[in-house]
Amino acid sequence: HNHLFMQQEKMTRSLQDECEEVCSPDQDQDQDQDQDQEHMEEPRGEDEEGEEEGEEEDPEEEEEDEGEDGDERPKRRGPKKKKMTKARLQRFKIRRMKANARERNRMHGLNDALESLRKVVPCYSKTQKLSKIETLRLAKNYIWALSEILRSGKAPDLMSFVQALCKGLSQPTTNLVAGCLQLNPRTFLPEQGSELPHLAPGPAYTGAYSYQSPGLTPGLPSPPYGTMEPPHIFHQVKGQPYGPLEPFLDPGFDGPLSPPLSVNGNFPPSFKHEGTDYPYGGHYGAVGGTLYGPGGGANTDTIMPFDGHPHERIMNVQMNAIFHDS
DNA sequence: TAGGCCATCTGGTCCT
DNA sequence: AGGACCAGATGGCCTA
Repeated sequence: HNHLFMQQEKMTRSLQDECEEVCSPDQDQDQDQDQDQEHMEEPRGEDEEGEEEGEEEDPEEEEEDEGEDGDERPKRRGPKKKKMTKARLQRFKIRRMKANARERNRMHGLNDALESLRKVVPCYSKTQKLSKIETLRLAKNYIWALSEILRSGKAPDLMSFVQALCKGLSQPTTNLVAGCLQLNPRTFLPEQGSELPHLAPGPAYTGAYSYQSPGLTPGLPSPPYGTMEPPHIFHQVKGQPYGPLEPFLDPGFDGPLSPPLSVNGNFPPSFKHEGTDYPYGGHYGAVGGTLYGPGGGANTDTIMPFDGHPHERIMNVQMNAIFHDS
């Protein structure tokens, strides 16, 4: 990509140089002479150029513009089409290339931002990057899950938390998230078409597979899906019914695994939970490496903790605090 | 080979 | 007027 980029930059530069030659004052006169020599159609929308350079209108077009000769032909609407001289064509190309370069930069910026988002959502793998759409979905789920925690002030059990994170995500992404969180997805996601998981009491739960905004589900309260309006962010007061994530906040449910969860899925070494010694060292690998589905899935060895940024470590601490303080 | 994902180009529209 | 933003089109790469 770098090579390609360099090539494009080079082309842009050389074309710009060419243009400077073409557009120099004395060249402009040549350009008017060119007009009769070589006519090309200017791409649409390129109608206003040339006027300031004193180029004359194409007589044919003037005729068309007037249209007062009783001709039944409907007057053509929209910008007049101008003929392209060589110089115009060159300038058009330059403009196009400049616009392309800007657009490329813009997209690179967007991708950079997406990459930083990838690093702060709950799982990050250098080798198995989340797609753009999955990154956005996971981020949305993550924000909502965290806001639920803040709203309720209670720590969720791990399984339901993961369920919430995986809502609407593809199978590979679910694998990745599960890998990060040291869970086999089979333990918290139902088979397609099967019953909802036993840990999901209450009518509000909508299941974990099909991507559906619970806010649009009839009879359900509106969790913060869909919009970012304040009522969605702070949408409920204590004592009122919970949304679809109610099971994840259900204090009665004691999931089989509830180690202190950190944002990046890094558990402290030798964490003890209910007498169980979890082998959470600095690296993953507790669940056999491969998750979800027969013969396939994410290799948890490839999943990297994101420990590079200070704010992530702070988040880590905060999340650990949340899961400890229950 | 089909489908998913991605980068890039392009023209249109809106904004400053 | 020029730049930002957007969506459609296209082609490449990868994987099941």
